[in-house]
Amino acid sequence: MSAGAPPVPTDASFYDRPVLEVAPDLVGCVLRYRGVAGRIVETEAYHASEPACHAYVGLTPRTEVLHGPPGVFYVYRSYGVHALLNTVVEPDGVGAAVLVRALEPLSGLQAMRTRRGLDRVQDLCSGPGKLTQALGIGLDLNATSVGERIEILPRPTGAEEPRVVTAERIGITRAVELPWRFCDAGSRCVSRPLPPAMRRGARAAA
DNA sequence: TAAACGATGCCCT
DNA sequence: GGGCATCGTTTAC
Repeated sequence: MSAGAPPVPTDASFYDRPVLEVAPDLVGCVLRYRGVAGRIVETEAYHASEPACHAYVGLTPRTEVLHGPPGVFYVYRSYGVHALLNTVVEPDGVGAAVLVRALEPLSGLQAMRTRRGLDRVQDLCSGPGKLTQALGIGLDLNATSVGERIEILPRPTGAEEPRVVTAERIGITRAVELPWRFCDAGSRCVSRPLPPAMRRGARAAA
């Protein structure tokens, strides 16, 4: 890409950057798979240098993709039940990824409701395991490239810019102090509520 | 071969 | 707001 141009998530070079740049940049982008789409409202950064990251312990068969080139999806099973969706970032071999934690449903709502067995929009994709279920994303999509089957599209032109706030990551027991969670403060679809001070100005309506 | 541990979600109070 | 189900992956013996 040319110098000075804003990075776009349809470009492979978008992911060949520091994870702390890519993770907030993904907030507001659109994730689409088989006609079902949602706006990314929450991400988390993981890096091999800190113990909460799967790459921290080194290369295992399960984390092979995580140690590979950027711009590839790393999908793994959590708690024996849920599929969690990550995008590998940083140069080949570093072992860093962005976890997509929550979406705001945009299209294909009926398919999402059917897969989730729920009606409420704010419950469809408000969690890393929920969104993969809602979109029908399974472990078979591990190691596929961005744009190959799952697409990540730039923030729609003219759309309101997301107000990205940082917070501590969710559901981990190590390196809990790192503020590597990135949320759109204006969205009701985040996986866990933000502190009131961060929601100021948001269109509330609980 | 066996045991422990989760980047969670759901149902209960 | 808190506790528990669930089972693949990892690590230990």
